[in-house]
Amino acid sequence: MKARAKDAALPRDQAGTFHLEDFMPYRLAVTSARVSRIFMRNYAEKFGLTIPEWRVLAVVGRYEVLSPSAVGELTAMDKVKVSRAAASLVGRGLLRQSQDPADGRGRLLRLTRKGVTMFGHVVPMARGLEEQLAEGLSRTEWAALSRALNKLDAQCRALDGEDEEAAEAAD
Amino acid sequence: MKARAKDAALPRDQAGTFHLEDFMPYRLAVTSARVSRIFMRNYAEKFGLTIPEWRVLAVVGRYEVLSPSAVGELTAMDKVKVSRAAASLVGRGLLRQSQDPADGRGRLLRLTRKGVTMFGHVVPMARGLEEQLAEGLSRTEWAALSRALNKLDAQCRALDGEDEEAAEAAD
DNA sequence: GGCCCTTGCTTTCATTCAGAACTAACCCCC
DNA sequence: GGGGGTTAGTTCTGAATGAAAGCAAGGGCC
Repeated sequence: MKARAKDAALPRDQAGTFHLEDFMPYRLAVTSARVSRIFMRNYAEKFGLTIPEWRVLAVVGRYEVLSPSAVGELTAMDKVKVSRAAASLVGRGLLRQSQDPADGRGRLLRLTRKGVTMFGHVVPMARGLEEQLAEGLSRTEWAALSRALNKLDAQCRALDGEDEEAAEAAD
Repeated sequence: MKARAKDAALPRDQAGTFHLEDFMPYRLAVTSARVSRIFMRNYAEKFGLTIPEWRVLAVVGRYEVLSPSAVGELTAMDKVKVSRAAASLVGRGLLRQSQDPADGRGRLLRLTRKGVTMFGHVVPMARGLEEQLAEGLSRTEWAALSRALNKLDAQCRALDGEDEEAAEAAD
């Protein structure tokens, strides 16, 4: 696989100094996709779980009882995704969905026995994957990545906020 | 908690200490999605470019002439995505696609005048967005993020490699 | 109580996407 | 110079996605 056109041309002067491979949004997207891909191969595929399903399982497993909206907040998924993932899990006997006695609109999600078992199997494997990933970095670097992601995330939320204000002002 | 302790292969309290919000694959996915979202609002929406289109524009703008496969390597997109993005850009008069005289199968992509203009507009705005993102982090933290992503990416590729070998061995 | 607006969730629909099949052209080797 | 196998790109198909509509049920307000 030799690069022909690729190395034949030299960068354009001004704007040409832009390097996609150093562009943070691009790098985040690529690495995140790669990680997700590996995750999917190890879990999704092995246990028949999609990522949204795994997320629902993870938080319901942790909190025992949750409303779909709470799941949405905890997993950063919109309600449509939660609804679909929950329906699928219910269909496979991993999740039980009941009416919220305190609110006729609300639902309550909890794991079935089978779901608890699945949870018990999947969590250690998730930890294992994380360890495998962490092997490529020193402890310090891993911690730095964690902190940097926090800050970047916070910055995104701040920028989102500004955008919304701007949108409101435009109305 | 009325479940018989026996049927849970792994006790729930142990697995229950799993916090999705600290799980690196999850955090990467969330932050990456947030960044992409902002990027889309600023560029895609403003210039009518999707992210694949922007990537193609970015690398063709940089190298002047590229084959679709080279674009694929440079942008980490599969050939299907490249093909669609290129078709769309051609349709809007931003990109020109011609036969590679040296290889009848190959195509050559280059920007039209209009495409160059678009490139010139979009690159500075991309830089601006990156600066906005970087404002939330110190210079050191940003650099650490960059290094950590590199290593994580490398680790992913290493793990991918292992998987492939395992798959081959299984055949 | 009855009206209306809001909330919680599901369903629908139109788009996007990844993987597999397909076409065309090249290369190697006989 | 004509198969057999490979490579470059495009097209097709089934699944995933997100936005918006739909559907109940709650909570003021008169």
